[in-house]
Amino acid sequence: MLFTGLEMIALVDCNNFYVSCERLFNPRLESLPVIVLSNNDSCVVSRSNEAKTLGIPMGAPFFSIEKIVRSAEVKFLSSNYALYADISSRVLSVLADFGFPLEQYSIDEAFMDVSACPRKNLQALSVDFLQRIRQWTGIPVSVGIAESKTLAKIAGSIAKKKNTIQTEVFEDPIVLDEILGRTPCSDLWGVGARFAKRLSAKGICTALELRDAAPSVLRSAIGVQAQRTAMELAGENCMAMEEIPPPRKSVCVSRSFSRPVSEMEEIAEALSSYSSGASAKLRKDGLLAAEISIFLLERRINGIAASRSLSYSLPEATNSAPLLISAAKNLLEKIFVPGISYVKAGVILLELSSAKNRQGTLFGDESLQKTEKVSCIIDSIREKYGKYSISYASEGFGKNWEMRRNFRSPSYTGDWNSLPVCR
DNA sequence: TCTGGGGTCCTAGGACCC
DNA sequence: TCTGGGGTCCTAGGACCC
Repeated sequence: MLFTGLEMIALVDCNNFYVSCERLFNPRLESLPVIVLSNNDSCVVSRSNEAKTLGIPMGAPFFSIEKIVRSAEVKFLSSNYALYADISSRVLSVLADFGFPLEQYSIDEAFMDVSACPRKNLQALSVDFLQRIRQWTGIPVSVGIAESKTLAKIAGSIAKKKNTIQTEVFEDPIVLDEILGRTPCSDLWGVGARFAKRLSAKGICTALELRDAAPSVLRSAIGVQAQRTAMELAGENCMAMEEIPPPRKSVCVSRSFSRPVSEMEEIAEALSSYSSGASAKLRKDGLLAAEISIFLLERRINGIAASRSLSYSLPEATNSAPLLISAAKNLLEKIFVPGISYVKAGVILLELSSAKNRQGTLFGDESLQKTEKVSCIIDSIREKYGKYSISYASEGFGKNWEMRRNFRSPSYTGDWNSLPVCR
């Protein structure tokens, strides 16, 4: 057997990604406290370092930090996902150029298998990643390199705290033990608040204690996930690189309303709009759905939000917008209760299969294929003339339930009309 | 008063079968 | 009235991620 040596995994993580994207096209935001808000301008989803220093927590509802925002003149923006997705793909293509097996993990993070790089060159490689991305895209990143994804995540978070070049390569086992000894379990990738609590009940508080705990105890007391994390901490890679993303199993489009909604007609408009959007995702990925599910979320009472949902198995798998819209509306009529205020609704498409090898039914419906074609034509009109150039009537016209995005920056790179202008 | 959106995986328990 | 053991599949809910 050929001995290939230990694997080495790099994590490249964009710093304060959404804020960094905004700063690319609005340099006046540089060195100011800046935050980006989630949909409906509700929660903080990205913070500049200056905003972090002010003590603005990740995920904080906007109203809870309004005082700080006002007194420190924090700049706030609605999220502009079209822009972030575009910048993300640029960062990814720079990384792909390096030629290592690459897995995009999220919009702002990627793993790379850098085992092929000689150990002594890893430090220089990590600096190359960082500098080339900065130079070619303008986005600041931090880089962590270690023997597993979980360790690379820790290395990345250490890199991020550095003032100079933000890279960290785990090489020396003694140093690593020391680092794991001061890393609380709750900081680990894959360990949330609940698991951390259960671990601490077993006397396991640090990453070092988790790594050295008995596997059988971990498995029975917490679960397979904890055991896997412990192995990863020991340098054993048990989370395979996924260069080709596995086929998705569901498609979901859901939104909170700008205000509580209690009229069925308005919810029907929203669900039509979400169904249309979800079906467009299917077509983009060449998929069909055989099941549709809708859900409605009621307003919170004493912190608890009741929800109702219903699903329906379609007679034939499809990505036809009109058909999915009418299915969603039928479901709505069955679960809608008058007199209740709803704050959010959503459509989930399930039982997905490839459109290429579709399974026809004995009495296949020709009109189904026709409406699928119409949907494709509408996609291309939207592609050419913009997202709002054409809609289904059932989506409504006023759309005054639609979420707030009052502070959104222009699309910049996604639309010819909003390209920045030089003067 | 006001708390995002889109995913995946794991587990326990119930239904069902022979 | 007495009522096994072992297996699969499905589903809902929980937990996690960014």
